[in-house]
Amino acid sequence: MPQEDITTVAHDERYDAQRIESKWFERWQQDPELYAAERDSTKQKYYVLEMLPYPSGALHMGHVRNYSIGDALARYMWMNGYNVLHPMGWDSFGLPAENAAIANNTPPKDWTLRNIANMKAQMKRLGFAYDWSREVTTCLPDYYRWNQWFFLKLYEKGLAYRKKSRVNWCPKCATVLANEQVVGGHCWRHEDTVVEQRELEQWFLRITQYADELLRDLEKLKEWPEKVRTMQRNWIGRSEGALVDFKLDSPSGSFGDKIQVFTTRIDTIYGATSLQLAPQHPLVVDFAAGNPDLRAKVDQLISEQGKAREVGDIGEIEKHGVNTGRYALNPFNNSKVPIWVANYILMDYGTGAIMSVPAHDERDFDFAKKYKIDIRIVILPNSGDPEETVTEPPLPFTTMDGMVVNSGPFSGLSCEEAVKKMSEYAESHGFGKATVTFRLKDWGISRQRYWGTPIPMLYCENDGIVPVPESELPVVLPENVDITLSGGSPLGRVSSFVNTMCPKCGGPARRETDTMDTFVDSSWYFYRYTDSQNNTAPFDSGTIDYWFPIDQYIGGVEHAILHLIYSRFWTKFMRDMGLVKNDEPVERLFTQGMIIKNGAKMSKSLGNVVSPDDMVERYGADSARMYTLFATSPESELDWQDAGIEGVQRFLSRVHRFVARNAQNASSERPDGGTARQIQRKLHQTIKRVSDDFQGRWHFNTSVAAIMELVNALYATEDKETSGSRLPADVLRDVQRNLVLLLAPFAPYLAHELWEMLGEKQSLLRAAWPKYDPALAKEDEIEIPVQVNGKLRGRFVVPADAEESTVKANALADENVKVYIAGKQVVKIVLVPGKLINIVVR
RNA sequence: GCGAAAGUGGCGGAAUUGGCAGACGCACCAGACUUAGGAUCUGGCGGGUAAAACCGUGGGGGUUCGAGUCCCCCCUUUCGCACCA
Repeated sequence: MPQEDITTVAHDERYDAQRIESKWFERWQQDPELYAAERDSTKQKYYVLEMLPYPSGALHMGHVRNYSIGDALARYMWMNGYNVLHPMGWDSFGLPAENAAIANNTPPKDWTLRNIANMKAQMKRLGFAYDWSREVTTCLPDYYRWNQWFFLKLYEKGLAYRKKSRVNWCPKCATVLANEQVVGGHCWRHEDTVVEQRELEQWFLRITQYADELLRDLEKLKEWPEKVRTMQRNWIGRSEGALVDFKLDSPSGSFGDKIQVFTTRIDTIYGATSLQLAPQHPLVVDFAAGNPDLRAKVDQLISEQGKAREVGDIGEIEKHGVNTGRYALNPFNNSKVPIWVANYILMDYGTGAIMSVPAHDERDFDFAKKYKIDIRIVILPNSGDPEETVTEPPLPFTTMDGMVVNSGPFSGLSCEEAVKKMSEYAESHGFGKATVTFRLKDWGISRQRYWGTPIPMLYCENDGIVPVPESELPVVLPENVDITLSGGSPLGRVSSFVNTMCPKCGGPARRETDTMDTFVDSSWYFYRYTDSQNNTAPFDSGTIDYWFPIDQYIGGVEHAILHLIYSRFWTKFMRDMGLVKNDEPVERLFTQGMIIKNGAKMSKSLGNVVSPDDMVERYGADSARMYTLFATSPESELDWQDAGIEGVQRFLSRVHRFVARNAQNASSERPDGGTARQIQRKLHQTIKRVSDDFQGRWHFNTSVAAIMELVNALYATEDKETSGSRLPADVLRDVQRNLVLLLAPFAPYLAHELWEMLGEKQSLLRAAWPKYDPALAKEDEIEIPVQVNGKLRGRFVVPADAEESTVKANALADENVKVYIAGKQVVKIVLVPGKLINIVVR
């Protein structure tokens, strides 16, 4: 039957992604080494890392995009002869496993390991070349025992401590959240849930000890996105100022006789006409103790603050306050100022108390106007001319570029001088000092949850808090635990876990039942990859010296603060322990854009979720991967369009067809030298464009576009009758080979298939990246456009190596022109390749 | 409100240093091959015109022989921060 003939012929040329991909998938399964190029520590190293996923059940397109970038880079670096480390793992502790456990009555461990198995299979199917021998799974004891080990070291160094404090509590998660996990007053996981404040005993890590260095070293991270550095800078929130004590008019019971305020503008202190306290301030609690009316008003302020957090994005709430009827003394001039409580004062910044200077602070100004509090001007604009001195500046006048007035002995100083002198004065008189405060708070890591690393601490009646001895690690998370989302940590109900013996006195002791924040796991996992089987240490320090810092880290910008600040802290702490030498974990950071569809985030409720499995099944892994790189540049948001991935698939099938058609019939019927030269030029221009993108801008969309142009040019060499290329055999062979190499980082399955089809014997993974030859890329002739008075009037076509020419362009014949270059009249024109010649008529 | 990034055809996006705006792809149109085409190949495709001219990179100014690109003002969008004293 003729139909059979057609299909037989078509079979070779038709791009059957499923057939090709399953063939190579099977081969790679059988030889895992094919996933990872040979390791050779004499070569220069390159550590490319993608953020490890939470095993939620299945990959989403964001993962595919992230890993497609990393995998392309890893393959490119391999082909360029580097010793590449490209690992993958699982951030596998966390609340969703507990929720799933409750919903499906499955132990969190089973659920998690099943998800890992599924997602790992998806990754393999997508053809990502990870070195699976280094896989890290954070929920397994051989990993989390080192969390515990680090915790003990932190505790030894005084960097882990326990204190009772007001903490953020998410009622949905039924656990504490770190400050970093509260977004606009809401839980980072539950955008609709308002975070509550609770008093709890918690374990904290003293990240603030590194606040200064974390800030300072941001300067070193030149290869990080500026956006991320700014976010971290703001988050750390360093501000220089002074602490000043105001004496209370009468000592207040438990609180003492003075109140400390923090200010960045001590130079304005003579203008302080009230003190403002946060509603939660202990002195307010004191004042309100015998004053139910005040208590009620203060409670009202607290609730207003809560609402402000709830509203979140609406902005500042209206300022309210209440006068306590008490007074304090300004230590500089002994003036008596009323003490107020105000809803715009935050307890968790500075001292929770401020001096209010209405004339020179916008917020204080608003407040003072509302409550008719005195406004006292102590700074004037610094005109430099005493005659022109303004005595009534527009209020509030907040600039630092001014002169201090009405301020006793400090009058006449510039603001800057006054800040310095007044701080010194306060310090020498014992009522204040210059200081630095940070917005960054210590990292609360206790979680009242089951599925996390047990905190290796014990509570003994005799010895108090006792660390679990190192030799007894890991403290293994018990299985078969009854999980509920209320009533405290599920571990607290496992008596065989809780009850133990004190290693100091041998008496009964209780284990800590809280587990660690999962951000602990991800703070150092990338070190573990270098030595993932080590069971005597978290890793070998010598191996770290070779691999670190990470050359390229790739992930979502949503981790700009949390994960990336904790990781930096962890590295600095390990450095101070002598475990690592690097100050920073990551040399270059890349944050890829989100994937959206129809203008919205993909979500089940919107029904616009694109599933990687579905895409692989319909178009193949190569098409799915390549589309995520081609649709837009990696840092931009990507609006998913199925028509776009179809286009990529069409392109891959064009590549396949061209190579399949021309792989065998190497002897061309009509060799054509000129076409060959053009194709070689195009090839080498393409090699340059793709290589440049890898080394610089990472605009893989333009890399792919360049390869498409090359393929279009190859199609133009085909004979219309026979569909065979008219290129000479050697050129055809060379260009096909290089085309496959260029394709390898983006579409590895097809590249392997075609590589084999071309009869190449060496593994594609070990093949060298095409070498760019500028001589071959160079144009023989160049066009130089000529412009007259800003209008394009003609062009010269000259040999590429020409240096001089004369004006002959026909378009210019009838112009009565003088010729200028760079503003000078010239007779002869010097040609600069790529530059336009300008002719000005004067 | 503060800070940052961005604004280019019907759409996603190119234009790395100021030098032919719209590469590449999608969609669309036409042709070829076909019993057929949701396959493939070839061509077209910013507006405008019979063809030119001319007009076009959010708006308005400016610098320059020349501006999507540099400078100033404004508008819009997105992101981050948001009473941090």
